[in-house]
Order: sequence, then C-alpha cells, then structure tokens
Amino acid sequence: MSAGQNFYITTPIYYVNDKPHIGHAYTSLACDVLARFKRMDGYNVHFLTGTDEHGQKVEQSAEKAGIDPQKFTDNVSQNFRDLAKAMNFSNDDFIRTTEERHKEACQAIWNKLVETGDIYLGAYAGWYAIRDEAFYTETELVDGPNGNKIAPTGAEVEWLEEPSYFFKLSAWEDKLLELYESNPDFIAPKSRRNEVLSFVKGGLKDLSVSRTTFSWGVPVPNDDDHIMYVWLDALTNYLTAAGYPDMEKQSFKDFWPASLHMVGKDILRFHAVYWPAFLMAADIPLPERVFAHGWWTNEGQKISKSLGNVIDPLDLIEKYGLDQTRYFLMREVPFGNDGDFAHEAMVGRMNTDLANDIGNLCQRVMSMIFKNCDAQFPEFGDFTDEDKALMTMADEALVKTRDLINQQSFHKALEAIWAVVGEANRYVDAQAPWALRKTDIDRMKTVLYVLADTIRKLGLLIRPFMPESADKMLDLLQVSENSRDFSAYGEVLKSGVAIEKPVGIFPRFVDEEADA
RNA sequence: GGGCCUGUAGCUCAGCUGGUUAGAGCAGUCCGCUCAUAACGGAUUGGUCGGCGGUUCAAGUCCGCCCGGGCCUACCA
Repeated sequence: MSAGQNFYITTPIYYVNDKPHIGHAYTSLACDVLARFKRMDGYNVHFLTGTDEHGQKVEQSAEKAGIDPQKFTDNVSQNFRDLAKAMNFSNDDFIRTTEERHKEACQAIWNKLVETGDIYLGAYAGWYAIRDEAFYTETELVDGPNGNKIAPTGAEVEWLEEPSYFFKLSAWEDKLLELYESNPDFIAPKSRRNEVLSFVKGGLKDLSVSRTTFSWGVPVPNDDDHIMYVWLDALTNYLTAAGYPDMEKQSFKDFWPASLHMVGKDILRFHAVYWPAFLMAADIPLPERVFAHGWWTNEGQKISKSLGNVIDPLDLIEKYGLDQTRYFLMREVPFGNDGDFAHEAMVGRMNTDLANDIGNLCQRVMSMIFKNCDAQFPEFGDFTDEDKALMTMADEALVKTRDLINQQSFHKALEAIWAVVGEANRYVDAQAPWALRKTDIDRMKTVLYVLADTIRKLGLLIRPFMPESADKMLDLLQVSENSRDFSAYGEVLKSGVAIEKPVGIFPRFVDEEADA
C-alpha cells in the first residue's frame, strides 16, 4: 500500500446509555460521506465507528435492568449498529470497548504511560455529592445555609479523597501549544481551535485516569482496585481498531495515524487536548486532524430529553426518505456551525433541490432521449462553445468538490455540484431540444448527449452523499459498476447503448395536512 | 468575572488584507418555455449593512463605547 493513499476516519464511540439520535447520525453521516468520497477517489479507506460501553451509568442501568453489564451492552450496542444500517453507513469496522482487543490496547498504552512516567498514583480529592454520584469543582458550588457547600443540582457535597492514578497532563502544555502552532489545521473549525488554544494557555492540571468506586471498566494493570476511567479507555479505541498494540501489524502501518477524528463540539477538548497528550506521552504518532461539528436544534428549540423533542433519525428516514435526510443534513447548515432542523426547510430542500432541480433535470433529459432517440444514447456531432462550457464546468466541479470535501465543507461541496445542476437546466432551456427535434435532429442529439453525460457526472458527484439515489441515476444511464468512481469521471457514455423508460429518482414531498 | 465569536434584504447567509451603483439562495411579483416530477428559464420588488462616535481622500470592512445573540472557562459520553 503506497503511503498517502490510506485514509482512516473515525466517529466518536457512542455512549450506549443513550438512544441513537440525530447527533449520532450526523457525526457518522459526515464521516460516511467523506469515506465514500475517498473510496471513489481511489483511497484505501478505513472508516471506524462503535460504542463506548464502560462507566458507572452503564453499570447502574444494567443493574436496574437486572442483567449483567455485558449482556446489557450487547443489547444497547445493537441500537447503534441498527442506526448505521438504516443510515446506509459504510463503516469498515464497529468497535466496542468491551471487546478483548480493546482491553489489550488500553492496558498496553497504560503500561507504556507508566513506563514513561506519565502516569503516577496519587489521590483524587474533590467535592463529591453522594446523591448525584459526581464530583464538582469549587467554582460550581454555592454556599448553603449552614456554611456547607451545595452543588448546582442542590445536593449537599462533602470533601472526598480516593486513590487515583493521574496522567501528567500539566507536563504537556508547551508541546500541545507547539503542536497547534505548527499544525494550524489540526483543529477545525477555526473558532473551535481558538477555544482550545485559550483553554490550554490557561494552564493544564493533571488528569485523573482511574476510579475505584465502581468496577465496570478496563482493569488497571497490576492494581485490581482500579479501573481505567472514561477518556483514556474511550479514546484508545482509535488505536485498537488499527491493530494496536501490534504496531508492526499491516493495518496499523496503513492506517495510523488517523487522518481525521470527527467529533461533536462537546467532546472536542478530549480529542484536541487529552488525546494528543496521551499519544505524545506514549510516543505514538498523532492524528492529522480533529473536526468539531455543531449541534442541531428542532424547529428553533434546543433539543433535550426533558423537552421531549429529541429527533430520532429513523423517524426522519421514514418520513422524508433516507437520501433526502442525508442530503438535508449535509446541505442545510455550514458544517461546523449549529443548525436547525425544521420541517419546512426539509421539505424545501427535498422539493426544490432534489425533486425540481436535479430530479427533474434527469427526468426531462432521459425522457427526451427515450422518446426521441429510439431509447438509446444518441450519436453526437461537433460540440459548440455552449456544449463545451457545460462540459468544462462539470469537469471542474469534481476538482472543486474534492477540495471542499477535504476541508469538510460539505454544504459548499453540494453548492458547487448544484451550480452544475443549475447550469444544465439553463442549457436545456437555451438549447431547447424540443424545438431542435423539428429543425435539426442531429443537433438535438448532440445536446441530449451532452446533457446525459453531464448527468452521469452529477450522479458520480452526489454518490457519496446519496448513494442509493445516485446509483438509481447511474442505473438509468447504464453506467457499469466499475465505472462508478472518480477514475471513470472522464469516461463518456457510449452512443447506441439502450436505456429503459426513465423513472423518477426524487419524489416530491406533499404535506398530508395540506389536504385536510 | 476572564476569553472568543456574532448582529448585512421577509427568512438563511456570502462579502479576503478598507476603494466602482452591497451580493446569493429561498419566499414575493411579472414574463417566457412546454421536454419534464405544474417542474425549468429570464426579469424584478426589497437593505439608514444593530446604535452612537472616531480614524481616513474613502468603512459593511479598521478603532472606541453602547445595545442584542451565542460559545468556551477541565475530569458528565
């Protein structure tokens, strides 16, 4: 495998105590689009997702359900596999932190960090609320009536100390700043990078990385009282899936360091600060980039369980369709910003961009070919300047799209693709093949040929975003399986190939309430 | 409290290092076309660029203040 041709992309591992929601779907979708694009562009891609299955909450939930934690996580982890299937995600692996391979990786990196002196045994002291089973920082507390301290939740807290292993995060401050400085693209988008920078500049404290108060986790090597706590365990999954601790393994050589960790903005710090610190300490190469995307609101409202307005991606798929949902999520909001999911906006995108613009373009062109060219791709004559302009634009769209995808500017990539769609529709109008049918049949054929081939390119361009719909388009165009990647972009349709009667690709959404 | 970002047409947003009559998409209005999923194309209405003051030959674009909105400020995934 030649260097540089490998691409390793990861989603966070999702905490199984949650039900899959739009946020999970969104993160993975972005990775899926990227993974599919890179595959079509000839890369050897490894796309990883999975579930985070350790922790006190999981232990408790299992207990409440009256089953052992492993059984419990087997069940809930399945929800995330189901989501991946329903969303048509093309992940190459699905990791679970309860797997043996992961335990090995965690303990290996732990041992390494002990060896380098970056993990030491100390005591974790803090204000603990028994009721909440959580520690609070000094600044979060308010003074209670009798001089005692009260947590923001209203629970009483007490000063508690427990033995804990610590990671020497404080020792890595300068190295981290150096990293950000010399790799300006390590954290994206820019605004998030600024936040991380100011956070690190504010000084770093050592990080507690073990717990003794519960047992559902990876055991700390040589100390049965402790389990590894949260982030060291969770983050290490990215290494596990590449084959760590066997750094000589082919998969590790191919895919580590990761090309991109995609995360939600809430967990950026763990990926942009703790993770590179762990890796530097363990003398393991760093991932190339961490991208933090934003959150969705629901019809302008903040989404929360208590409000009961959580968006279930399965509901969206059922209501609007899979590819329509995928398109909306990638198109509606500048990737990196927060966005709003609104029914009206969804229907707008679905009907305007998909049904009217690209769907209808495909339909009108293929229908004309089917009816006026003996149901086969026509012969073509010399190309006019107008023909060449459209063809050139379609060719350049791949270059633009590739560039934008590499920046995770999914919305702009789609915008660039749709610029071609618009141009193609204008070209249809300007050339008016229905008029040429009566005056210059050869010219009509050339026009329809140019259009059909443009649609083929559009089909390839939208394929990472809407794989099923794109394949339907490419089916209509009789494009063979092995011509459905970007190496085939410059190929052309063969005149004389027979086509089927075209069928619509993107249906319009009709509001049911409109009839009532 | 400290730090960062942001306020541009009805809506969502572009406007790089200051420089011609401030742009796009959607919505609205008018016109054209009739191949097509009544879809497509053209034209057009609409903005004191949050407010006040300043720097400058020139500010949406820089500075100060004020008003409004958001985010970060460590061990909860």
